[in-house]
Amino acid sequence: MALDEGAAWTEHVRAVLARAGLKRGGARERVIGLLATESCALSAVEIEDALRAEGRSPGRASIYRVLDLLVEHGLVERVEVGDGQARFERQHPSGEHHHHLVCERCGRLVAFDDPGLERAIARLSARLGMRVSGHDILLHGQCERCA
Amino acid sequence: MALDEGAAWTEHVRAVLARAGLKRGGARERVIGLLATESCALSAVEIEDALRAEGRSPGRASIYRVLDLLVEHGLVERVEVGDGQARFERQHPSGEHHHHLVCERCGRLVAFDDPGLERAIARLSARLGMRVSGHDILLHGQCERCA
DNA sequence: AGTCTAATGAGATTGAGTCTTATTATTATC
DNA sequence: GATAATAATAAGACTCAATCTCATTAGACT
Repeated sequence: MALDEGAAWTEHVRAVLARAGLKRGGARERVIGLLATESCALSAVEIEDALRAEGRSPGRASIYRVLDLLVEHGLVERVEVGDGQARFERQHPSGEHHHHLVCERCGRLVAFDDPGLERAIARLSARLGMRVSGHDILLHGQCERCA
Repeated sequence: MALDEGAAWTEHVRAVLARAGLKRGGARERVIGLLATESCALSAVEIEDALRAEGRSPGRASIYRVLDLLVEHGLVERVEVGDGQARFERQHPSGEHHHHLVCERCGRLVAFDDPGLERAIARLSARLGMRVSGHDILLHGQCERCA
């Protein structure tokens, strides 16, 4: 269930940040709370709007600061779709990650994962002889609804 | 040689645009001429600066217009590294493409291609059952110089 | 040459994201 | 529970790539 996942994630986030010796704060709690309920990628602007709709939006700077912090600690993944704004999405504590397809028609983001792709990248890293620490993969195409 | 490649590409670009029934223009010629000499990805701002250094920079709007046009016709590839500005790079007429690794230290872009990766994506597309028309792959790591 | 239309230039405008600085809240310590 | 040290926040000015507008210029065809 999304609710349980969100709750588990929230707990994990609190634990990681506490372990890092950080204090708590209202803006952070609100951003974390929102990300916990939404499993799809939100942009900073969407986060600001959503929180303002609740009548309690933190300053813009705080939102970006919180998001940067969460990304640094591997708690949130930054997803760039090429539309000029970054989006942010909860990341599983397990470290397992997924990628996205952007629908060329409706713009929807569809998540997927693929062990074969991960293997191909691992082999590629070895072949290149460069230290590869991460990868972003974005597919373009049509989602089930639009196809 | 880069020079020959650039010349061949320029010729190809002219042919494609002429076939599309487009007129020629100074701004376009200058942007194409610059991209022909540079094989690595240039941002619009870098293009503007480079052309201004020659004392003949087109207006900013023209540069973006030309780049959009070239991307639409598959003559130039848009590369997004996540630093908030798009970069543009000649694309081979053959259609074969490559991907990039961004060095986390020096920011350099290193190009590579990998048939295994392409195969993995083809298999993935089939498995997903969605129409996949393209993909962007970006690796993060350290280039040979920095490693 | 004349006409139609694409191409261009200059600058205003947008909008995501960053920076600055004063203020507030949290945690540890006494 | 008061205090001190410092992290967190708010508000808004600011940056800068990218877009938009619209008047002007210049290709290509007759």
